[in-house]
Amino acid sequence: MEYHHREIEKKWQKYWEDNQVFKTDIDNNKPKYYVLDMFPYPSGAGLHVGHPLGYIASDIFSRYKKLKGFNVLHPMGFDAFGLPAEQYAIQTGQHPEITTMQNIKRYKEQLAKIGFSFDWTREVLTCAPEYYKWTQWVFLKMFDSWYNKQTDKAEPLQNLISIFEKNGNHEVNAHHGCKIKFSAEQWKNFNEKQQQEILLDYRLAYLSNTMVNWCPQLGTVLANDEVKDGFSERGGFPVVRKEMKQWALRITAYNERLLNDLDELDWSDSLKEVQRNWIGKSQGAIIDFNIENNNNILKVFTTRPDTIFGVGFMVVAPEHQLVLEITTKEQKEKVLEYIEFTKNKTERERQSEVKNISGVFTGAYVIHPFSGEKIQIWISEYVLGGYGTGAIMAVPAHDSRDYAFAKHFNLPIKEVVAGGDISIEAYETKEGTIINSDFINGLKVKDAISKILQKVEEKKIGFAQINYRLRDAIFSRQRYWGEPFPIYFKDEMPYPIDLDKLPLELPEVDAYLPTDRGEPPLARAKNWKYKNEFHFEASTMPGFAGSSAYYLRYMDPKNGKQLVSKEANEYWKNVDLYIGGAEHATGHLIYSRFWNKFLFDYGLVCEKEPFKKLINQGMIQGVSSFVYRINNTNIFVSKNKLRPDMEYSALHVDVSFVKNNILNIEEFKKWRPEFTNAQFPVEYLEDNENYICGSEVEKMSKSKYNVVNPDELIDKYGADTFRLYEMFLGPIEMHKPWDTNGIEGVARFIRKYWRLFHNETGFDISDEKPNSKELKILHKTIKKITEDIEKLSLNTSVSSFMICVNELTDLKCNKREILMALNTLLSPFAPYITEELWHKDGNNDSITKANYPEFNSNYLVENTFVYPVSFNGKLKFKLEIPNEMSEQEINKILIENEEFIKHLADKVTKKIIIVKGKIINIVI
RNA sequence: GCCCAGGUGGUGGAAUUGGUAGACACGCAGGACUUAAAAUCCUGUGAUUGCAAAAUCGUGCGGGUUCAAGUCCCGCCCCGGGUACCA
Repeated sequence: MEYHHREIEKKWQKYWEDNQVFKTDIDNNKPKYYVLDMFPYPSGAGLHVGHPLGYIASDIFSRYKKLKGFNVLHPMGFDAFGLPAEQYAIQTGQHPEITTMQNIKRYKEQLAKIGFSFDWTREVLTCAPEYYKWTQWVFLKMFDSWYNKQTDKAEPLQNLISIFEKNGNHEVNAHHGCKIKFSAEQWKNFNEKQQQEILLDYRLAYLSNTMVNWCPQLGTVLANDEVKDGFSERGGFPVVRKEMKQWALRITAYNERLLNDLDELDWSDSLKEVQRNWIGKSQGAIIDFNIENNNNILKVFTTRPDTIFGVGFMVVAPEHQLVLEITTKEQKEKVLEYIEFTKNKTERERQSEVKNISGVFTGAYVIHPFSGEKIQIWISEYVLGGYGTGAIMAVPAHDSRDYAFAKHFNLPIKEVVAGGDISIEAYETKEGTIINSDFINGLKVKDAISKILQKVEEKKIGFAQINYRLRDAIFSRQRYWGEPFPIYFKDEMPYPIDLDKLPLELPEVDAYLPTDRGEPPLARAKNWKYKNEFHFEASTMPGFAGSSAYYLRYMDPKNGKQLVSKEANEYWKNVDLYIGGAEHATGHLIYSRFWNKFLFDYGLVCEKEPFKKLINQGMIQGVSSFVYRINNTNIFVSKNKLRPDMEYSALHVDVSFVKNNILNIEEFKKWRPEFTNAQFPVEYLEDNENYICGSEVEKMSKSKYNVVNPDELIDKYGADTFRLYEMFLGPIEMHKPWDTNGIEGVARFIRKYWRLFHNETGFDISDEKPNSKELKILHKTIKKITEDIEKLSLNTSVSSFMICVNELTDLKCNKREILMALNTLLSPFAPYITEELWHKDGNNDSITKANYPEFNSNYLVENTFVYPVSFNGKLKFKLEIPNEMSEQEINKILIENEEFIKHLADKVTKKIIIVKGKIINIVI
């Protein structure tokens, strides 16, 4: 009897929906478990085979936990604001909401087929006003907060104002950007605007001047992504760096907590490492250098104060505020030219320029604080204005970038730490003895650092300083399709709108473009004013705004009064298992942690971290196919007939009509009008008259025609096969190219599984007691599957199921006790076929309500072990030995063994290594 | 450039974390069943040499540690992701 996936899958989809099988509520009698997938962005291309990889894994885990007796929260929703929909809106004039909703509908249809156990009653969309109300609400909360370093948490701004009124800001220990000191008296005498300006320097959501990629022709700010080599990707217009007032979130107030709390997370070490590097804590010192013939002081940040006697020159960022002032007349022209040269480069470009070393001498000098030497001041792109003090003391002997710079410009290289060979390269290691360094000679690096720190503090020319690479998060986007800021302006100062006016809805505009004056699209909105008087902020929030706290909203998605109720939050707490791409390592994952900590400070959430355990899924890449067309003709040449003298171009061809690299020529001709008359001369085909395409592994994308859509596969093979195959492809964390070829093997497994439960006429399983062989197969499988699921090694579980079914088929086992246990075990992986068999066996409820089969180790006990016997590490034969035997007994059996004597021949044993239960190795 | 991952048969991958390299599949070849096809089943399949028994080589490349290395250490090459406004 055949397995017909089409009817069976449709039937159970309907059953699950009609009976709300996946609906979840708070249940205090059961332990909770929260499984979350990273928020998908509903792209216009629909779901491709790469998307469900993580969802299938998390679904298997959710269903497994449910069988184990947990109350599992497994929601899904959409990160629905974003650039692609807006781009499409700009091109077509269609409101981005329309396309977004269409895309979401398509995604949901595709997801439904795969058989996920999502509780759709909890769905959230970031673009829905009832959702973004809470995004705006958190923003206002940040706007109304400051960071008190004393209590080490965010507090209401009102506390700070009370302190100002009492004592001014002299004793406030805050994370802030305020440059002035004032007394209580002065505070009271400031006018409202002055007070607001000061408060802005303390708020956790504040306005700041930042550099952006400005494209004058498009009248808008561009993402780095949209800029290619200094020109806009769209239109190819020049892009310049420009300073602009932008909202920012004071995430840097949390850098120490973001760093420390990583320790307790169950994330991969590499991911934690990425976050640590991103936060970039470095211990160092700020040291002042006097500038010759100038009253200014050049402050540098260095992590190696011990090398101060090795300073060869100073390097200042081209945008450093002192540059123009200190530059001498003779050098002015060159310096200005260089500033112009670096002005429009991105930071990334500037840092990557390692082969093309560039820089200019300013003509100015500093005086070395200890030796009194004159030292040249240079400017170079490799020093960034935004990090440290924007200036460094270059120690070429002990820093590779300084070394390369010194070599290039013939600047002095002075060794001050012994241990390397500075004629070849910089010696960066922090081990060695200090030399050529006056009063620190002979000290170890560590001691030299503290000695110098002590000296500079004595001389009042410096102090120890901890620096972080992490910067405050820029929170404005000059776009339409995002959350509006609940902010209006009065007298040029930002004010929050009243809380009862939330959400501030996105207004209609006549075009999704900036205004002629270069304001963001929202400035086009007609009559859009607060209290008919004050204009609103025209920027919108960035992508990460809506995705920073969505995991909380799933706990209580319909709550109109709170982001999340205390009851819901205290039950669901935080995410137990989070699955998503590693590309979010420094964006979303750090912002969410920050938002969560902010809410935690106010007691609005009960856990200080949002995601306890995290698994990064790898990307499924596409395999693109190419055809080769001789230039200026419509003649195509098969891959192996290409000759070096031919002038041809490789064109992407849709992978749907290429199989095993062989092109279906007829379908290709029908594909696009320009190929209708495509010619395939026999001499340019392979000898068997096939056309062979070239192939390459690339990112799966519409433009490369390499997108494999799950719908067709599910229609042909069924969702269970599709789910198993995605898991069977390999470890979830690894990147791999998609290849549909192997799916047959999994489809065969499903058919074979079905046959275990059926004879030619129908369902047929017996109540006969299983024998020890069958029990052993079952329990070996339960053990392996359980261990594999726990460590999310789902590819190996699929193999184990295959082995189990192969073995049971060989034994012709159709016993209920074995098969129905196996069926429950398989149900998280293949929910449809197992649900069908579960009901055929007479159960009336869903298999999701079944109990997970219990493992009994007694069935696996073995009395003997088969030892691999190797000579010098090379396997020669095997030897079965009872478990209870001692090493001496094993040794005795071994040396009397025929095979052993044969392999040893005339050689002498030097040593026999016996590792019990593992291996025997004979050294000869 | 910097940070993080990865590299094992023709292909996807496995290997209890230092202990039998290639499990499980795909593909391919041969065979059975069938009028035929599909489906199913059986056999073989890392490379080289050999009739065979077997031997040698073999986990990106070059070294090292060890009785034993895909796994640990040092150096290099290649590919992927991130690099702060794609999501």
